[in-house]
Amino acid sequence: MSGGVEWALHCCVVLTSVTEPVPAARLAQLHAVSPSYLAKQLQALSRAGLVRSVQGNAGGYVLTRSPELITVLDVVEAVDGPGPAFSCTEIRQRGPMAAPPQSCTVPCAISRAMAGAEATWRDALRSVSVADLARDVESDYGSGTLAGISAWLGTGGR
Amino acid sequence: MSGGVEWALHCCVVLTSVTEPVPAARLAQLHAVSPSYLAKQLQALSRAGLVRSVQGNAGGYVLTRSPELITVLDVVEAVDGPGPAFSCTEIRQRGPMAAPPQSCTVPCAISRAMAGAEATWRDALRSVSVADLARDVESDYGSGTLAGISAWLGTGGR
DNA sequence: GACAACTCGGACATCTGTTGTCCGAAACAG
DNA sequence: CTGTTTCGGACAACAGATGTCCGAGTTGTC
Repeated sequence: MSGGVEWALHCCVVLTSVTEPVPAARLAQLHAVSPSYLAKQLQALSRAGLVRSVQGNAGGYVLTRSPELITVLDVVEAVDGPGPAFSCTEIRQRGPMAAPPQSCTVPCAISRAMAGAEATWRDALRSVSVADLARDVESDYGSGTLAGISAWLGTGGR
Repeated sequence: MSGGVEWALHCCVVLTSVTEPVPAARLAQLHAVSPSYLAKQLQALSRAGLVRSVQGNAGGYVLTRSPELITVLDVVEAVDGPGPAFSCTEIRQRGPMAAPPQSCTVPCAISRAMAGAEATWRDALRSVSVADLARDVESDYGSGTLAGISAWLGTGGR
């Protein structure tokens, strides 16, 4: 699992509380991470259509839709790629005791088990929205936390 | 996700049907994969205590316990490592707006969401045993499939 | 009891994917 | 129109996975 997923999720939560575009460099400052690498993750979010990038003098990133409509799975797939983590090599069709192709109309039992597990994983991530995360943050660190971060981002909290 | 997991699972299913030790080289022949690399995966299974290795002239690998008691999760953790795929970097405690340590007694919301999803994934893998996989194989390719493979392994099916 | 053959086990290269960095293209504000 | 600020994709460095090899140990045989 790519470590950039964590950064992207934190950025999405932060972007919940702002209405003005926020540059990638500012987000990197806030989290004390590499600005160049964070930019790459934000590009992935932009490509996936989760955030909208505006260029120019007062540019930056903004969420494209309501945080309620952005799931954690969306972010994970945008950054880590949509493909399943487990890929079946179909080794049942190889070797001296290979299964005949006409018997391989459905995925093999091992592939089914792994795919089923990944499906539950995806369902769990799909059931949590970025808005839920933001709500939990407020609950964990006190109401007004995100408002404070938003203020820091807007003003020159350098 | 390591691709060797697939190999290890296939080997465990095959080992279901044998009582004599099977060398790694023979298993590699059966699946038409690299013998040296498969040996590494089997070593991991041995280290985890899922299979027992016997050396010497008629040596090889055997399951240490009934296939009913070996879950898919056991194999995945043995080969891929037990650690969670997502590791929280605690970036909430970094940067100018860092959360105070006394507020960080519990994992952050993002970490909780990811951990919960992984927990469901693990539960799904834990609910499937190697015996279940063997049963599915018999159901998919006809009863007696594993017996045929066992015979090929035992006799010099070269 | 000694020998020989066969097996596993860990140490050694190679290679793809992630991590990290940089500069050019585009766009907004003045 | 120009300068500044921003994103976007192309370019290296590193790590883990992939693949390979030979030595230590054990078993069966003579």
